[in-house]
Amino acid sequence: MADQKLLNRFKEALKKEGLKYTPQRTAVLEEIIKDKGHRESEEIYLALKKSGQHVSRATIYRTMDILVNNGFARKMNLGDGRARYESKVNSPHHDHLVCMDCGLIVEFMDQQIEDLQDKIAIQYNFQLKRHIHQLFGLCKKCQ
Amino acid sequence: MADQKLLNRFKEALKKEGLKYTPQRTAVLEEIIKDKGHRESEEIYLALKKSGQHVSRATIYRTMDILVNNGFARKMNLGDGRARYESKVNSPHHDHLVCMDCGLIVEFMDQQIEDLQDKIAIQYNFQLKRHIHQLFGLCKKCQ
DNA sequence: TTACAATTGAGAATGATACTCAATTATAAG
DNA sequence: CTTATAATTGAGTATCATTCTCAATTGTAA
Repeated sequence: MADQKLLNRFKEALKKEGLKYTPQRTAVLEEIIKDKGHRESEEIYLALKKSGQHVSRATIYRTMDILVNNGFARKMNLGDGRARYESKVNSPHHDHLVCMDCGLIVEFMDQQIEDLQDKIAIQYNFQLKRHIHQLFGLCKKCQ
Repeated sequence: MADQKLLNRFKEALKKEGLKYTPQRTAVLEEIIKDKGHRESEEIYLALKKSGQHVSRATIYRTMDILVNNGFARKMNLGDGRARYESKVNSPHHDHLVCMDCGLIVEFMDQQIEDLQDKIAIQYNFQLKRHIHQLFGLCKKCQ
């Protein structure tokens, strides 16, 4: 279960936006942080259902938006038409390697690339907000 | 209009896959290479319509798949649910800076980043096939 | 405890893209 | 230049993830 500190942080974030602290929202937050994976909405829905909590699909989507906008989760798109979500709690910044065959997702982080990105943004007069960096290929097992 | 060399290359690619060389497919190819932009399917459809060619939406999608699979075009996804297509003919590899406000797309290419990507793939035992690298922010005018 | 705005769930709506199928057409062989 | 045939096309329909709608329910601040 999420620690009290995190729940308070969540409560604060909700209050700041005039949103209510509901059992459904808390359930989604707890489900997101308990798993280290990159899951799609339906998987989160089913995981909650399995654990006995009923939270509707609509509420999952609505809550994920809140979590993403407040830094509790990250939304990613792998080009297959379904969004994936991952916890951002206790998880430093990283990008992804994706196996095109088995779907394996590996996280990586390279400070040199991060720095080069900043340099490029400056060069083109862009004020950088975020980036997407995904490397697609075949993992060791699938080659 | 596309030069003969390119049309022959296209013809070859179609033949290689047992596909026919049709006026609609040629029209889509010519429309893609005449424009340097990053357009969505509907824009290509309307551009063709405007130029007097009627090619159905279904055929645009089907032809874009062929063009992408044969290296004549590249498909990109900016996270807004609509695919964008750009010509790959006479266009060296590059990635994109995207303005979150006005939608401006700027191309960039950094050999150091390319090399670092290869290094990361090796490090994680991935055989790299392609990558997506998009920097989102505000362009000079939108800051 | 009350009052009320926010939330929820179920199902309908949306929108990009893929599919279906009858009519048409490119192409290879004769 | 025909013919035969498999591929293609267009129009509309289907699909699927996500968003919206709205009546019933529920936090929350006083």
